[in-house]
Amino acid sequence: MELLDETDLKILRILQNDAKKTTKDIAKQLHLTASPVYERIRRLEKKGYIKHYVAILDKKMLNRPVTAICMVSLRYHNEGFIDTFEQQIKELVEVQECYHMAGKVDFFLKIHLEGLEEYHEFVRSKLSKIHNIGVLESYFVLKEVHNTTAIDF
Amino acid sequence: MELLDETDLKILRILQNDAKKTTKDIAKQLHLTASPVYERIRRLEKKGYIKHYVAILDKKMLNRPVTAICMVSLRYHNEGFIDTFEQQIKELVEVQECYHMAGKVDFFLKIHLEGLEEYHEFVRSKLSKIHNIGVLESYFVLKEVHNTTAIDF
DNA sequence: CGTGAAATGATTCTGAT
DNA sequence: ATCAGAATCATTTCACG
Repeated sequence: MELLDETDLKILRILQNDAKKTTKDIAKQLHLTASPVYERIRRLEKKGYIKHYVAILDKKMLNRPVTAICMVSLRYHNEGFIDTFEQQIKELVEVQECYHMAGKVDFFLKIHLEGLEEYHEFVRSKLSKIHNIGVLESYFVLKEVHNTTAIDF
Repeated sequence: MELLDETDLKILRILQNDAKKTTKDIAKQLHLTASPVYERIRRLEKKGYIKHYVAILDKKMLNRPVTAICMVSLRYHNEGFIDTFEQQIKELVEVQECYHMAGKVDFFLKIHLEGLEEYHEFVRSKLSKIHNIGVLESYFVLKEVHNTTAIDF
C-alpha cells in the first residue's frame, strides 16, 4: 500500500501552497512533461489525498475582522447530547471550525464576526439557545501570527 | 469606497468553496458571459479580496492524524519578548496556526503531527527550547466536527 | 512510467454596445 | 459594465518507447 512516491509528495506540496500553478509549470519544476503530472494529480484527487480546491479570502476586507475562540464544556456527556450539540453547531454559519476535544474542555470553536457587538449577539441569541452548555470561555485574536492551510510532510 | 456589488460577492462565495469552477460555469450560474466574470475575478485578486488559491489535503492520508491545540502563556510580556516568541514559532513547521490572544492565555497554536509520541518530542525538543514560556496547556482533537476555510458574508 | 503531439476546452483580449 | 468572437494557452487523450 505504498501509493505515493517522492514526485507525488512534491506535487502535493506545490498544490497546497498554490493551486493555480499549471501542470506545465509543475512539470518543469520536476523535470517532467505535463502528461504524467496531470495523471498523478488526477490520481491524487481520486484517491482522496486532495480533498478540494479553494480560494482563500481576506476576512478583514469582507468585514469579518474579529476572530473569536470559544471553549465549551457540556453539562451532560451522553452520546445523544454530544450528537445534538454537534448538529446545532454545524448550523451556525459564523462557526468556521469546531472540534471535539480531549482535555479540560469538550469543544473548541473558531468564529468569524463583524465586531464585538456581533459576538455578544451571537452568544446571546445563538449559542445560548443550545442547551447543555455548561462552561463557555471566550478568547479573541489580537494578531494572526501564522495561519496556513498547508501541512508539513 | 463601495467596491463590491452583489455579483462580486457571489463570485467570492463560489470560489471560496470551489476554486476549480471555471469562469464559464460561474458565468452561467450568474447569467453572464465569461468575460465580465473573468475581469471581476482579476479585480478581486488584484484588490486583495482573494489572497490565494490552495489545495486542501487529507491530513490522515498524509500521516498527520493528530491535531493538537496548545495554549501558551508567556512569563514576560515586553514587546521584544513577544516578537521573539512569534519569530521562533513561525520556524516550527508543525505549527499550522498561531494567534496572539486576548484572554486568559497569550498564544494559541494548532499543530499537526504523526502521533502522540511526536507531540511529546515536539514539546520536549522544540517548544521547550523557546524560553519565556510560562504555562503550556495541551488539548487534542478527538473529532473534527466542522472545518472549513470559507467564511460567511 | 515516461514522452510528444493532437484534440478539446478554458482563458484572455479586442472591438462594439 | 457587458457581450460575442478570435487568439492564446492549458488540459486531456492517445499512440508509442
